[in-house]
Amino acid sequence: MSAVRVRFAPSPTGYLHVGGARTALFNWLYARKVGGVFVLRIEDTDAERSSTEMVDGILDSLQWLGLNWDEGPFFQSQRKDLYLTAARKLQEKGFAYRCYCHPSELNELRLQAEKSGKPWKYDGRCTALSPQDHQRLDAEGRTFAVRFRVPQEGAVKFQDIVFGDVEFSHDQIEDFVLIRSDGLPTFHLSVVVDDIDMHISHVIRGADHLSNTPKHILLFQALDAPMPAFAHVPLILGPDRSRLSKRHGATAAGAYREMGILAEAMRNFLSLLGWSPGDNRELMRTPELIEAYSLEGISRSSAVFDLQKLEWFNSQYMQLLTAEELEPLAKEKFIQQGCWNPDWEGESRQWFLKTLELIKPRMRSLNDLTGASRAFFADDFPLDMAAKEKFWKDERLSELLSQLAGEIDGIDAFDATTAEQALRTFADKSGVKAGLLINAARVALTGQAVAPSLFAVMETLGKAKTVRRLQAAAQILTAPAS
RNA sequence: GGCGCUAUCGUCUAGGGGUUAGGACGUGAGAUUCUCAAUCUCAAAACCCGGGUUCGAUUCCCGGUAGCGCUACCA
Repeated sequence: MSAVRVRFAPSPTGYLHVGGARTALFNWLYARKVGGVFVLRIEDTDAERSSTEMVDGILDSLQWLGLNWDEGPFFQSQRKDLYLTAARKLQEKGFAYRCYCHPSELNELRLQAEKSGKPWKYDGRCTALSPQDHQRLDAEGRTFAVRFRVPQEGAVKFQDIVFGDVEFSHDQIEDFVLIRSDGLPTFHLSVVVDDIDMHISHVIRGADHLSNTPKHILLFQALDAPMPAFAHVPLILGPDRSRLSKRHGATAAGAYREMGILAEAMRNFLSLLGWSPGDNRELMRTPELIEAYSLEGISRSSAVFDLQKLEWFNSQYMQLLTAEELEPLAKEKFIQQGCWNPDWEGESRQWFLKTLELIKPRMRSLNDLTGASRAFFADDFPLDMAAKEKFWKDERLSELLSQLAGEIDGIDAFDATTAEQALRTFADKSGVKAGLLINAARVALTGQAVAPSLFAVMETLGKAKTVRRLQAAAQILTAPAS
């Protein structure tokens, strides 16, 4: 049995951020690589800012990304007793003490210190309070927080799997709060208690927690628990190298789903943000990613989120997936856009799959289905102005397209081959280049300048639609410019 | 301010005491012709600065600078 147990522990104070998604992915990849267990834990100890809607959103995004968890989700809000018990134990053993200072007065002190440029740290003024003092203050109705007693001398040293040897002097760490005066545990206590309780072997989390790690280590020691290994993952930045935020664009993992990004492309792209297999491989499908994954390959410097590269990965995956693999994703997208036709999974399924196959090479995202490729699935498709400008310039086109429609209509065994024959023969007869007709017809049939081979388009659309759209285009061209 | 971490093409990165410093995205040019946002080819593009160590640093050490993180009774 493998002893590796990792966890992803988001706090439901917002949607799943791409940084969080990447952290979840790294945990998941590692668990899958070594046959470990991936635990999901919701850190909702901040009751004020947490909500069940956010929990649902996070779970949904995780599921979309395919990052299935083996245990959980566990909710810290339901495990309060565990933390309280630990805090009591810590106090009994002298590792923690009651602090009756009021947050606002402490805040005042801190502000003052900041103003005078002095470093601020809680001075441990309540350390020396006796049980008698406690009784007296309790009688006065004062509330207290529980603080951890950080040793005066020495330092915390640990070895981070990605950052190597790290050392923090004790005097840099203040006596941090374990239990707030409202009786609720803080993040520091609950993470450590849970990581112990859930037998977490590797803590893989964002590098923003590197500076918190010494506090956690102190707690592990005080609680007499085995120490997990730590691997801190560098942060993801926006294009201006500041922490990725809304002003850089979409930060919610779910937003990429909306954009038509495939989950597997997202996984591949995210995996390479702060990790490398050590060779030149980049395009790696998920099984290969798992196979190649290692904590040692994580880099130490933060990475800029590059949307263009994500889009490139996505276009690659669009090609990699078969029409059958695409089918359910396409259905979801069509339904979402309100233009799903149930026939496509019934009598027209073969046509649907074939058409998917046809348009796939030019698709960069699932959204192209209802965007650039809309004309394949609906009759109300927009006419791209640039396409019109480019290929509908020739004055003869109105007449030519109308005649071409007639030629096409006259074909008995209509398919790509016979359509091509008809068009080329007609071009010769009319003394125009086939390209002129082909390009103009493409715009007529799809509304786009870019589309698959015209004759394949004709075949997929069928004779009737082809003729109808050719005639409609001729009409538009005849009508005075509007 | 204090503490910590980081620093290779615009971006993601490989590499490492002696290399033409490799790959990918993006960019530019060409090929292809039935369009290209497909495909192929080619090109431009990087070791933050200053000291040391060394025969030799981009690589090791120190300092600087910059960026980021932490510095809460947020997580």
